[in-house]
Amino acid sequence: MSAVRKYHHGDLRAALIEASFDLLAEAGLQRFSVAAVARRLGVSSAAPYRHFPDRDHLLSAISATAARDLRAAITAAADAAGPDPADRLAAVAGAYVRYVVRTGAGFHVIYAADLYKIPDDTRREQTRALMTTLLDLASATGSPSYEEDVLFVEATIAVAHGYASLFTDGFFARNGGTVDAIAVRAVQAARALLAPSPAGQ
Amino acid sequence: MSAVRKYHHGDLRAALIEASFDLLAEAGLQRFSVAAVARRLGVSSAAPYRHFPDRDHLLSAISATAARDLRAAITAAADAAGPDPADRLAAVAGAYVRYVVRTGAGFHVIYAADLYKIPDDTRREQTRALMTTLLDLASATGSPSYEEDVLFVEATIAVAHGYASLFTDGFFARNGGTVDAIAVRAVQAARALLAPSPAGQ
DNA sequence: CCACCATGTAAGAGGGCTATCACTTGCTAA
DNA sequence: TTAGCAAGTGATAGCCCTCTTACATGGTGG
Repeated sequence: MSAVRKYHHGDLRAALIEASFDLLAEAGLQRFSVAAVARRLGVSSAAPYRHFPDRDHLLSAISATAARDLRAAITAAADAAGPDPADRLAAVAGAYVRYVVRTGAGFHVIYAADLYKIPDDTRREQTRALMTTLLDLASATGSPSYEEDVLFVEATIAVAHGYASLFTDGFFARNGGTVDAIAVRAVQAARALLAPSPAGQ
Repeated sequence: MSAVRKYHHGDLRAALIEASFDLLAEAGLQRFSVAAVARRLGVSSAAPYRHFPDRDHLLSAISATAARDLRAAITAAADAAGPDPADRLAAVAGAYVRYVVRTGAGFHVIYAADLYKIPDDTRREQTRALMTTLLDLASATGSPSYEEDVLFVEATIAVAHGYASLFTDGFFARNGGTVDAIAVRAVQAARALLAPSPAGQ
């Protein structure tokens, strides 16, 4: 029952997913490999295949976990942002930036094109729940239609993903930008997006 | 002198860069490889190494070309946008989205972290010129300081890069979003960013 | 108690990529 | 005309990756 076992790991499946986030945060999706995750855990490179039939199924599980955790982070950030619906939606951008910088698993991982082929009910459920949460936050701003909600969500995620990508690419490294500073800027930008005509309504 | 030569290619160096953009647009930086570019041109996998000492030097040349072309596209878009400085800066987002979707070479390629190691005066000059152009467009909006210009540029690029990334990741595929539609949304979002308090000034 | 089975390992096939090396081709300058 | 050089080629070493196969281990239910 100890956390570290000799031969039988205990819960290698969960450990693989967790280690995958570390690898993604450090090396990015570009250098992600099943072998590297196994190496990081000190198990053989064949071990992961006892839990996932192939690389894409591991990525699918990572996507599901990321969608669940990101959704939790977003919900928490929105609640911490106060009652104003626009503030709550803008807070999503901050939560997104922090989550992506910490885990390396943004929308490019969660909604990776290759995953559509893979039937994984857990992932589909989690990604759908994430999107529903986002749309609910958008809807609360009093937008006139579902289509408008979608546009709000897209814009918020776009600005957040842009800031997160530029950060992980080292674009702000020279200017001494910290994660927190970038997250704040992302929130401010998202907030500005949601106030196109503050004089009107 | 014909465009297609048998043994000696004519200008393989330029052809490699051009083919690299096609590959980047189709497969992304993730699946980019020197071997694949050579294959695409029908030359041996050793041929590129006659023109670039290694993979990173090819990527550096790609970065330089992308910076030059993106800068041209941005300048043209700004000029087409009319006299309003905010409109001109917002137009950058549209040009960026279109360029990245067409070539696959956005800021993640132009300012890729690994390239800092490589001394390539052409690239450094082109990337600096690109940044200067962006900062000039930001400065023209009447922002109070250089630091503010930087923030405007970052925000504009972030939203554009976010939209472009989501598009190339296939995120809009389901909603039937075309490049043009996404580019327009990116411009609208960027424009909204630049009008935080239209009542004030 | 012990047989079974989930879960690990070692070894390796098969494939792609980077980069090098010796060799070949053919343009060009003297 | 021809020597020399720039720019190709084929072959290959070396690396890492994905995934498979046969075998090892040890927890657990009967």
